[in-house]
Amino acid sequence: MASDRASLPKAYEPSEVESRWYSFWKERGYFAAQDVSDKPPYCIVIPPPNITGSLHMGHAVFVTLQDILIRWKRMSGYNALWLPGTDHAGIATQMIVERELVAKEGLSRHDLGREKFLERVWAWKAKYGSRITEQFQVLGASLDWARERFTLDEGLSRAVREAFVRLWEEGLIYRANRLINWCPKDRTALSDLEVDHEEGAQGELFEFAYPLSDGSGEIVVATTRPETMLGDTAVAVHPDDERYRHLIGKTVRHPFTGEEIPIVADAILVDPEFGTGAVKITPAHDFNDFEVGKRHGLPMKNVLNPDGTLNEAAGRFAGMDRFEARKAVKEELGKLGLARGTRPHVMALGRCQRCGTVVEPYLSLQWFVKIEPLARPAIEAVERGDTVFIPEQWTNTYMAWMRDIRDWCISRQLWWGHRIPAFYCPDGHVTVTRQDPEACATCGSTELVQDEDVLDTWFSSGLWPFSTLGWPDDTQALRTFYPTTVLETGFDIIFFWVARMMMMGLHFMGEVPFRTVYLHPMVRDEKGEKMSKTKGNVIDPLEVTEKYGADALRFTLAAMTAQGRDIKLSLERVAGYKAFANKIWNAARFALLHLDRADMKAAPEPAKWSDADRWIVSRYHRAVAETLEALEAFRFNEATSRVYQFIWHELCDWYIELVKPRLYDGTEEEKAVSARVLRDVLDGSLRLLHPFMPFVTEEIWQKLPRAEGDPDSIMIADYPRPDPDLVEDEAAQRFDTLIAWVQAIRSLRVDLSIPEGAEIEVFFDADEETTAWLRDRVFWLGRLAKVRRAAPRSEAWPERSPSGFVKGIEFRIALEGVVNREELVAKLRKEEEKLAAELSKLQARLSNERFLARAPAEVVEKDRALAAEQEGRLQRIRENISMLSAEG
RNA sequence: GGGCGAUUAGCUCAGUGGUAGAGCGCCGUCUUCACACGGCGGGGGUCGCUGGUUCGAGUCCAGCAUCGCCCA
Repeated sequence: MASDRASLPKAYEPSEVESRWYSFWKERGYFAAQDVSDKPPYCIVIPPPNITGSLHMGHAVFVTLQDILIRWKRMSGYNALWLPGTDHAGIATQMIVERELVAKEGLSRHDLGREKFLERVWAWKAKYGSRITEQFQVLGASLDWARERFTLDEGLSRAVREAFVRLWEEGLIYRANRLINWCPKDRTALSDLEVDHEEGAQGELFEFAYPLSDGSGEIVVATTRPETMLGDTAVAVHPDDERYRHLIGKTVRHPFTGEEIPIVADAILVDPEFGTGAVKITPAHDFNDFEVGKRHGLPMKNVLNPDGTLNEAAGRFAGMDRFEARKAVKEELGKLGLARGTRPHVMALGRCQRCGTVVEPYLSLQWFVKIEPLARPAIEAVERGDTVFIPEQWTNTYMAWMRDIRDWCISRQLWWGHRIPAFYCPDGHVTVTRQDPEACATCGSTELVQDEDVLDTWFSSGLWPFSTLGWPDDTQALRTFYPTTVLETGFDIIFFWVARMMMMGLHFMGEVPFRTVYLHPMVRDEKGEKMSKTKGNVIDPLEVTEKYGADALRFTLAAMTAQGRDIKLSLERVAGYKAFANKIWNAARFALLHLDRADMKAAPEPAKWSDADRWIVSRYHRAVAETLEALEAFRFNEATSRVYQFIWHELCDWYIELVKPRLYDGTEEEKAVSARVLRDVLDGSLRLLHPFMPFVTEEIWQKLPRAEGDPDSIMIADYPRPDPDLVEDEAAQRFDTLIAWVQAIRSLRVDLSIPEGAEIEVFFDADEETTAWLRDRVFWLGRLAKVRRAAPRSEAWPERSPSGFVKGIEFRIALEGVVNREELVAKLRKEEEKLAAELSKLQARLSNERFLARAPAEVVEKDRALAAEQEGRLQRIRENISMLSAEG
């Protein structure tokens, strides 16, 4: 009822409204996609957040962008599936539960044992694992919750096992003793990607001498890790280095073990310019040295324990932590008179991505995926354009990495994760099967032990786009939604995740996992710095939501998502978009005062529309067309700015003012027609805005009079479609001229210091047709610019009043008020100067024969017309200046 | 060392070879009954630098400077 509508609160309160609608949508099943449908499929799988996570701005960005796409497509008639889920996050989760265990019960995971510990992790997951998905709901995420998956649930575990077994059977998974990155704190292997390289770390280069075994001298080497000399099995020099050539083939004596170590020549590793030109070789603890060791058949001497202490091979240093040992080795070498000094050295330091511990290259038996056969099809698919990256420059990043990819270490020495389905008999035979085997496949032994390790979390994430849809079963969901339509994620996980899904998807499904990869920018604080807890510059999305509303946060993030740049989030922007929500709220409040007059049974004939009605309908269709164009191209910032511009500056600033006279003073029929147009445009605006601001649009939409066949929620209503004929409507374009007149008159009024309320007379130097048209619209000019009389120059022409111009037509205002002539003259002089400069540029161009000859005719014509107009204006401005400067 | 990106108004940023734009902030003015989370009007830019291509360059090309990211 109208009285209810009229009593809407004056200011929009997001917190009160937003809490209501999510459950309304969810309970009514509006988020659900259909496995079988006549509608075309549209599918996005969510980048599964870690169960340990809580909502941060990075999540807020992807939730916002993906929800915009999904809501838009759902409203546009697609069978839109947005599939939710979470990731078990091996190391992160295990660390959290371990830490809690120590803090609360003083127990380590080893005290509990594997089985009991895993029970604790599952209990933790049950308690906290859904926190983040609940937080997504605050943002309005229209995820199909019935399909929610978890990387360690039964179905996905089966998918992981199937994938592992198949790759093993195809010879693409193997087990080998190799140097890998090892985190001594987490005591697990890491993939190359899980190591962060700290640039410019301050270290020191320590030099020491190896005495030659024959006592004929010494050779000095340099190292940043002196403790590794305990594992040295050679010294390398460059074969062409005159200083050392005579030593090649000789041996040095290890000062602590007494072992004889060869001096080898290696042109690949050794740079004679660096350090002393002689390099100690530790094949078991350095990636480069490992290669040297292979080239020269050197022994691999491991001197480390998994926890980073030195093992018995280190002799008297055994049991020391690696950093203690570093000091001790230096001291001992000093005592032996072999130390040759230290100097500062800047180096890159590898740190564990999870815990920040300095990683060690460590020789151990691990599982690997042979990656080249998987990478090749993934490269070719992108070359063919089966999958497209947006923004496209990420294609290069992807390609560069894929072409230089190395085998992937997939085993982790953790408990929380998918256990490697490999079983060993006492003879060391390996059996890899889909079901736990009864007996060894090689010797039939029944004494089988399963591999202790689990798989890299990213192994299961790599299967995500199809494992979540039911693979390895041939499900209807898989047939309908694979390949998925869009993958939307952050560029920081192109390698970790996107590349691996490409490889796994192509390998197991024979088809790319997604058609488009849209990579969003990183969110930073307003100074452009990365948000981090230690810096204390983190902006919590939930706090922002509470204060400004989820709609405002979403709109801000979308508006700042421009291609190729970071998002610098500023709360001022969020406040600005909260004001926008308030603006449309108040436009609706106004509309609802009148909408009970709208005839909802039949839409009025366009012939009955007023000029203003026609104008706003045209502008609306243009806004729809341009918003759609932006969305199609993933230009979220353009889409938001187009919607914002239409609603605020066209609908609110102009149309609502234009429609008031009719709604207040029109005939009954006029009221009915314009009320209906207002309703329809508001309804369309809300639908256009809905994917960006789901809550406020639903709240308002529910209060609008319904049209025939409207559904129960805006989120399942039809998305607006543009009508090209209305976009180019001629009558609407003429109305633009009226708006230009209003603006010009208002501006001149201010220049002339005419008091706000004073009514004025305006005279036009226009042809008859234009004059007649303007006279017919004196009503509008009166309403919007306080014009009492609009008349042609022939009736009156105020001689001592300056001119204004609209589309080359001059007009003057009869001067009544007090005018500050000096100010006006100064202003006019400035304008004269600007105009003269522009004109002379134009004239120079127009007198350039090459311009006339080579530029397109329409450009030349446009410039000519412009020059003519500017000449006229300039002349009049000059007249005005002299007139105002004259006595009088 | 290799690669990618950025440099446009006070701030944050759009900009698709043809007269430089937005939001915020700033200045002036107005509480008339949708909205002061507001209306109306306004000021503000040698588009990082130097060359080149072009009738025409913020836009394309080369070099330089500064900042950032990725890889080694």
